[in-house]
Amino acid sequence: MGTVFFHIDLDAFFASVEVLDHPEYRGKPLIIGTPGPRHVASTCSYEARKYGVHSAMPMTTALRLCPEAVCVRGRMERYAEKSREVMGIISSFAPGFQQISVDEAFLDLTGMERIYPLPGRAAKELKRTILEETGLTVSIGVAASRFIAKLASDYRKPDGLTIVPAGKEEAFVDAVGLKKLWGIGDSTYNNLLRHRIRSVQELRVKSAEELRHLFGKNSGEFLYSVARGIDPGIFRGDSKSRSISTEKTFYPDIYGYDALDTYLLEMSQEVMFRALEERKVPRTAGIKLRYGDFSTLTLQTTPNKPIYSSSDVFQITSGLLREKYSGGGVRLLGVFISGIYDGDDVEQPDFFSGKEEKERKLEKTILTLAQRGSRVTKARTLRREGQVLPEKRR
DNA sequence: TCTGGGGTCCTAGGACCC
DNA sequence: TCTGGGGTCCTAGGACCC
Repeated sequence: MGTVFFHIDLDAFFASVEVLDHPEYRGKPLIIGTPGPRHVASTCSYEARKYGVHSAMPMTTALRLCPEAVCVRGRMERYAEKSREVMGIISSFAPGFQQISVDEAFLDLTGMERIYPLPGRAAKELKRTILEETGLTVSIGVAASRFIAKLASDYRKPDGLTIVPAGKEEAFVDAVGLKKLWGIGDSTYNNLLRHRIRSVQELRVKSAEELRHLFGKNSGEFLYSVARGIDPGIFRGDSKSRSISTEKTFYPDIYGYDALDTYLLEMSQEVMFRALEERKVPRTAGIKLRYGDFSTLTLQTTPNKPIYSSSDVFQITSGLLREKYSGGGVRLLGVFISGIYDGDDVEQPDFFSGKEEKERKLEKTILTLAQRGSRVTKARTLRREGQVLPEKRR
C-alpha cells in the first residue's frame, strides 16, 4: 500500500463565513475588501467570480466589473475562529495533520487502510462532517503525494472532490496545465513561453540539464519534477517563524521625514511587540519603501548584538530611512524584523546589559497591559524613549 | 486592470576567514 | 604580481503563495 494524502481547501473562505453570518448575502456577488483606490479584493464569492472578479484584484477594477457587488471589510478574528473549528475537525480525523494556511491543510492517511479502506469515501465523510458542524464547504484533493493532492483540491471547486490514482500523476498535471501549476507564477510562465514552452508536455521534453541551464539549479529541478507529476518536496517545511513584518500603503502618497518617522515608530513597536508576545528575538531589522512610481527598495541591518526592544528597532529603521530617503512621495512604508530565534534559548546575561533587560521588561509590561485591554499611553511612552535613546547611546 | 498585507524561499555579489 | 578555493554571513532584490 502506498502513501495517501488529502489536501483540504476551504471554498472562498472569507466570503463563505460572511454568508454564514449574514444569510442575506447568500446568492449575491460578495467581495471582501474596502472600496476605494489602493485597495484590493482579498476574496470574493463564486457569484462575484462570474464577473471576472478574483482575489488581489484592485477594488476599483472589481467594482467596475461588478458594480452591484456587496463589499465587506474583512474580519480576520472571525475567520481565524472559524478556521480553528474546521482545523479541529480535520486534525481529529487522522493523525498526520499539517495546516499550511488559514484555509488549507494536509492530512496524511498513509497506513490507515484499516480505518479508511477507501480514501474517496473517507474524503466524502470528512466533507460532510465539516459542512454539518461548521456550515462550510471544502474541496479535497486525494493523491499519493502532497503536491498532487494540492493541485487536485483546486481542480474542481467549490465543494469538489478529486482523486488522482497513483500512476496517473503525469496525465493529471497535463490536464491541469502549465499556467495553473503551483509554483509557476506570471513571471516563470512568461519565461517558459519565451523559450517556446507552452504546455506541460513541451516542458517534459526538456532534459534536467537543459532546464537547470535555462532557469537555474533550483527552478530547473523544480520544473523537471512537476512536469512528471513528481512532488518537488516543498510542503514538508516545519514552518517556523523567520520574520515578522508590517506595512502600510498610503493614499495619497506621504512626504517628509516627520510623517514617515511617525509611522516608523508605530510599526517598529508593532513588529517588536509581536516578537515579544512570541518570545522571539530578532537579529535583523529593516524597512521597505515604495515610491509613488511603484519603485521599491528594502534596507536592512544586522547589528552585532540581537535586537532587544522596539526602541532598538526604531533606532535602526529611522537610521535607514535617513540614509536612503531622498524626498519624494512615498506610497508604501514597511518595517520588518528577521533572523528570529527563540528568546528562551539564549543565555541572556552575556548578551544584554542591565539597561537593555530593563527596557525589554518595560515593554513586556506595556504589552501585558495592552493585552488586558487597557489603552495605556503606549505610543507616548515609546515615542519618548525613541527620542531619548539615541542620544543616551552616543 | 494603476497594482494589499503577511509571509517563505532563492539568487547574486561582496566581505571575511581559513 | 596578474592573483586558489570553499564556507559562511550579510544585503538587496525578486518570485511566489494565501
